[in-house]
Amino acid sequence: MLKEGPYNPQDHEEKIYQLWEQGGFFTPSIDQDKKSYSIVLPPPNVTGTLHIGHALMLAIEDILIRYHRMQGLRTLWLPGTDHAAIATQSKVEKKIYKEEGKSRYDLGREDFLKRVEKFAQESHDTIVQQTKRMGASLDWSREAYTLDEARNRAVNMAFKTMHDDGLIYQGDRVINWDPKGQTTISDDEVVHVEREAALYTFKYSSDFPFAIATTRPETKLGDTAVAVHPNDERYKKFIGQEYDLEFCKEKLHIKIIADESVDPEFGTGALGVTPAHSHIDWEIAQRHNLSLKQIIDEKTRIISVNENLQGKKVEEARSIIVEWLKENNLLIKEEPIKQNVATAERTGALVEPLPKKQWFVAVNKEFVMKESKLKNIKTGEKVTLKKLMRSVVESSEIKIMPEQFEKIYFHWIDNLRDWCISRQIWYGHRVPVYYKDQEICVGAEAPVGDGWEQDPDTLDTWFSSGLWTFSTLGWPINEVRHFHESLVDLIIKGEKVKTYRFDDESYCVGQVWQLENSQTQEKFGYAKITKVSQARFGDIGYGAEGHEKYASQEDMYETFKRYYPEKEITADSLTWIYEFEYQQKSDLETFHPTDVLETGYDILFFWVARMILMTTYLLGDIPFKTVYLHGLIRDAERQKMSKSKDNAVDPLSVIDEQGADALRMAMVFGTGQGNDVVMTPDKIVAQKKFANKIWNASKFILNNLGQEFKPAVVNIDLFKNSDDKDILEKLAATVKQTAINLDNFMFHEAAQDIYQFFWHDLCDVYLESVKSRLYDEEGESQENARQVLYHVLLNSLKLLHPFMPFITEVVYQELPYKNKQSLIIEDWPVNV
RNA sequence: GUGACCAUAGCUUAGUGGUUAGAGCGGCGGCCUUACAAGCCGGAGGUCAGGGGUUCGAUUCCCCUUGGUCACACCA
Repeated sequence: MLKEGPYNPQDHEEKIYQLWEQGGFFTPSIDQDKKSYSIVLPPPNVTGTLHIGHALMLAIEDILIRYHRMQGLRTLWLPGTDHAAIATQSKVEKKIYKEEGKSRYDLGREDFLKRVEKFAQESHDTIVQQTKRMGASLDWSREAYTLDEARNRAVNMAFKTMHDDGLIYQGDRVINWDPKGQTTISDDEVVHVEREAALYTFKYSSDFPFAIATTRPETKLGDTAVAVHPNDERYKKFIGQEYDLEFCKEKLHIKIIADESVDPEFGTGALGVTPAHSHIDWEIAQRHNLSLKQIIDEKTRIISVNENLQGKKVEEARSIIVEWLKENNLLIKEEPIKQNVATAERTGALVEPLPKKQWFVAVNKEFVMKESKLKNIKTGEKVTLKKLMRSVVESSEIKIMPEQFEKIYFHWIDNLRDWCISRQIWYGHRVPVYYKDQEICVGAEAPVGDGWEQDPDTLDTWFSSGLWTFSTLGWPINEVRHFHESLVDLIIKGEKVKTYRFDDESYCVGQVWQLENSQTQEKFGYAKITKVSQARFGDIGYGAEGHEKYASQEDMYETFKRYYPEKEITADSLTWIYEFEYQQKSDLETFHPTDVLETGYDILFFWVARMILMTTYLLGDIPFKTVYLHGLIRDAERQKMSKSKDNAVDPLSVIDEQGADALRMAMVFGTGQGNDVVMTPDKIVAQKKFANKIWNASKFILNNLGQEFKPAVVNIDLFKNSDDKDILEKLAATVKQTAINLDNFMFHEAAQDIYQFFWHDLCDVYLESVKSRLYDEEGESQENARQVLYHVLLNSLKLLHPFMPFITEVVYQELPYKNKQSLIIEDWPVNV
């Protein structure tokens, strides 16, 4: 019986989620005959809590997942979280500084990382709880983290493979330096901000023939040339000349060069070239073989022989130099100018271009494609990463929606430069490179022998995110022989890498082994590590409870000491026991390529493009078939919702007050494909009312079915009454249209159709017209009305379930005859 | 600078080469009718930004103008 009174989501949502979880409905069946459907969740950053944007993502993806699950596909929605390297680190740095006044250097690498990990773990737990509140039907048994052991193996394998192919190289170049974060950042992490600046026109010295213009006089200490346009009549006669002069006590050697990139119209038409502190100047310097002189350090302090300048911050140095120019009558003009300055996306600091040795991914370098499943790329063909990225979208192997983003994607690829992947931060995947004297070794594990030191840098967070669709599905898969013996050879790509013993702690959850019969050499399946949960000391068995993912060695050791204080043991005497799950096909084979990648358009380049790069290169395959990009959430004034603007709607408080169903429905209702989503309180209230409508109508129908009601097959031809016929026709049309809309990502259309059908066609018209037959009549007319009501209600619940999973499930559980244990696994209606 | 997108009711918007352009919220009038006042019934409200073109027919396709949003590139 449905309770009297209005629908109260809080009475039901938690229980219903438990019902689904305990039923195991989120984990796809192992029925190999069924087609699969998979989505990997864009992993939220472990920087705190879920925001409204995540809620939108969860709503859309859960709609897709529930729809396809009800269609009977092997449906996997794989959850995870992102370590978000620089974002998480800087968050924790700020917190520690605020609370304890300490920097990460005060704590040291190891202690600091422990603090970050603790914070990340807490964020993770919060995020998982919040995700569940949204009703997200994610397969938690496959949960992953971008920085866990399994993902680390994938990262190292990817790095090594790319390095072996010459696609990852160490380069000495001018990079984007974030002085606040004290790290390099990639071009994509640079945000240009417009601001007022002063353009100074001046001469280096009185014996230099002409003036140059700059907004940054302090960098002129590092000038090694002056560039002019080759056709500029004013300067033609100076080209090729060299000058030795003194600028602010700094000795400069300036060569006059001609370069096409100089705009004769700007400033004086002469550009002071500072190769060490400007990307463009660095490129000019490369073309003209100019020397490089670094005059700014990592703390943005000046390096100079001039004592007045040495160690000064750049801004201070600038005013000192401007003063000096004035005093020496060298300053010709100072004018205000609008300038776009580069800032770091995460920290907001002004980016300082600096020369540095870093690791790069070469996007224009040719290599031989090893194994291609791609349409327009053949195995053995010479390609570049750029070409791969372009090819799969051009061939429509990957479809980007809305379509306009394909153009934006191509535009980005065309302007793409080599990707700087090393970072000087501590939280992240350590660059898998080891140094010893002059030797360098690239590999997943430290080379044998003493004295090797690992590169202190970590990798760009997007490097690991780029592997997400397949690193979560067990890649790389290890081949293994003699699996039943305790010694196993690990063979990767036909090469014996290592012999493992079962007590080797290198195993981790998620690792997949290919199984082979040692006699027949027949490959018969896969074993996936599902648990590293037990340890044994010598002959004493010990099972740890509650360590579902990992049991750390320290945990085991501590617990053991508590239980067996009399034993003399060390942490090293632990034996690890692993649990495996047997699979005929690996997850990778079953679920990859994934079907849809759904995310915000703001990370098209950061993430989507990188996933395409990594997957086409490493697997020779696409990561997903369709990219569906959703918009930003805006408030009633169309302002972007963000914490800093303080206009953000907290999804959790909405769920508390109005229910998850109302929130989900409000996000898709009235929002065109890929458009920004306007969230206003009244929109959510409207959907809360709709949930209540469903509640009341269901109550009415269920209360009027009568004691002996048994659902019969409902066929429209069996009904003579025009009301019956009419509602059944409308239902059939809605069923048909909903499938079309959902197949085409038209969530708003689908939602509105069902809303219209349920509220206005069913409740306002049919329910009202049928009342007299239910109350006053008997026999066929009444029975028909009951059959139609039940039929329409059941199918409406099914149609509504992807959008409003909780209330529909609550009602379904009250139906007198259930086809399935739960609505979540009901058959999607076809031809009703 | 290069490019993309948008403009529909008071607000938020959906949709379409073809009858009368839909919806939610708001507003107006009337209803406590045994599922629901978080409801029901009934009105009102639109030159589909402006102009031109293609067409038998344009809100829809093309061009221009205006206004807005965004991406990329940048001036040293």
